[in-house]
Amino acid sequence: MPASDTRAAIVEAADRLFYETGFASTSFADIAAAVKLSRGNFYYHFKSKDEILAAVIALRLERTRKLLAQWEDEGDDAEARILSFVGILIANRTKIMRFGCPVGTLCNELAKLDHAAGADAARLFTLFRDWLARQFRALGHGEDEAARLAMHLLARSQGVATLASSIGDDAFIDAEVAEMRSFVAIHRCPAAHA
Amino acid sequence: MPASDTRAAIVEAADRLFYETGFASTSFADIAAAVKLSRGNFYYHFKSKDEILAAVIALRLERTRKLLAQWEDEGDDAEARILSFVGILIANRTKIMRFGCPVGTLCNELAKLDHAAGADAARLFTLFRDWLARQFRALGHGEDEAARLAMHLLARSQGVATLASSIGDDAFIDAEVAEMRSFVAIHRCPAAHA
DNA sequence: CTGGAAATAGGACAATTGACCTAGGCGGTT
DNA sequence: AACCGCCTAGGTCAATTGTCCTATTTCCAG
Repeated sequence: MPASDTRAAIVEAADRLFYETGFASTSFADIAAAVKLSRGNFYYHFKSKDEILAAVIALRLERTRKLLAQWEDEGDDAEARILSFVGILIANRTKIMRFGCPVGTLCNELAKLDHAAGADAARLFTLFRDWLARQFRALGHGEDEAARLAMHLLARSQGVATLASSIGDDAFIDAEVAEMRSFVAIHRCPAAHA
Repeated sequence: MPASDTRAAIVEAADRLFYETGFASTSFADIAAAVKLSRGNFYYHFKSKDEILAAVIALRLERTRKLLAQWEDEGDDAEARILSFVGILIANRTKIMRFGCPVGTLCNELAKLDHAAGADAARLFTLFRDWLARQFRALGHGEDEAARLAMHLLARSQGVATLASSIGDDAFIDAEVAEMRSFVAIHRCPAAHA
């Protein structure tokens, strides 16, 4: 197997394990077992655990960018695009109820570890924030208001993910998503709200 | 020093360390150093790390109950009491911006570790939820609606805490708290919203 | 005082951690 | 066939983990 494939497989496995069991609690041995490689072999591809973390964050950033670009293409209008974002909670509900939001939980963990990569992980958030702000501006909102609405929607989805994984309640997610959708509908036209 | 005092000091230090550096990343040695006790001495008071965790959760549950009872006494009416809850985000803003919400981050971590105490930690959430629901009922809302509003407010405060610790932004917290306050005002009277 | 329980200190223990090295195998080029 | 560079396996290393034991000290009751 060419090195690039092995490397990709390692990052893929680390990505999943970091999400499902946390960064600190995932050991070299765990990732090695998941990829069915010897532990020592890791040193050839990654010199340290932090290097794997950086690769995982880079992967997530790249995928997030692609996802947002895809929504940009698919969505008929800005409102539909924003609803694509809200829809993640439904599409990923099973994993979210078990492990929370991949972005939020990673940022939380790195913040507590005082890890240098915490700032990079937070860029995952700002990616969503900036994208959402762009959509709200497309709906006619001013720059400041669009930024506020973006942060607000981001915060609400984070709250839903956290509570869903703590108090597992299916109906709760549905209810919150419904409210977020009507929130988007209300803010479709800037004139509609004071 | 009587055992009860030492025990309390240990739980106190563990409570702080679990919050600031996470449960998994906090070692026996860390807690021992914080309380200035020998590592070995711990075994006299706590037979395992899980036992310390259980004690920390019990302490937090007790303190939360007391806090809610206090708000119940102080608050002139149900609306003022709910606003006391919203005010935590302002009162604890410094720590929240660094370490997130103590409840949310602990629940997240325990969920990923698949730790048995996860259910106990989640009771911290249900404590707030049930209390908030009671307040909304006092405002005249029906049982289901009050429960929904409680979960909604809880989720929003969680979202604010997560984003605040990831993307440190002072103005964001203020803006979200202001919106939550007006949310409470709007729901003061059940007739006010459809 | 003094005896004994309560409390503490300091270390030992196996297991696991991240980090690191070296010997070898595989595949293609010459 | 001989070679060489990319890739891999397995093992070593010190440090740290949670757990556990045994001396020693502290303190109060008699």
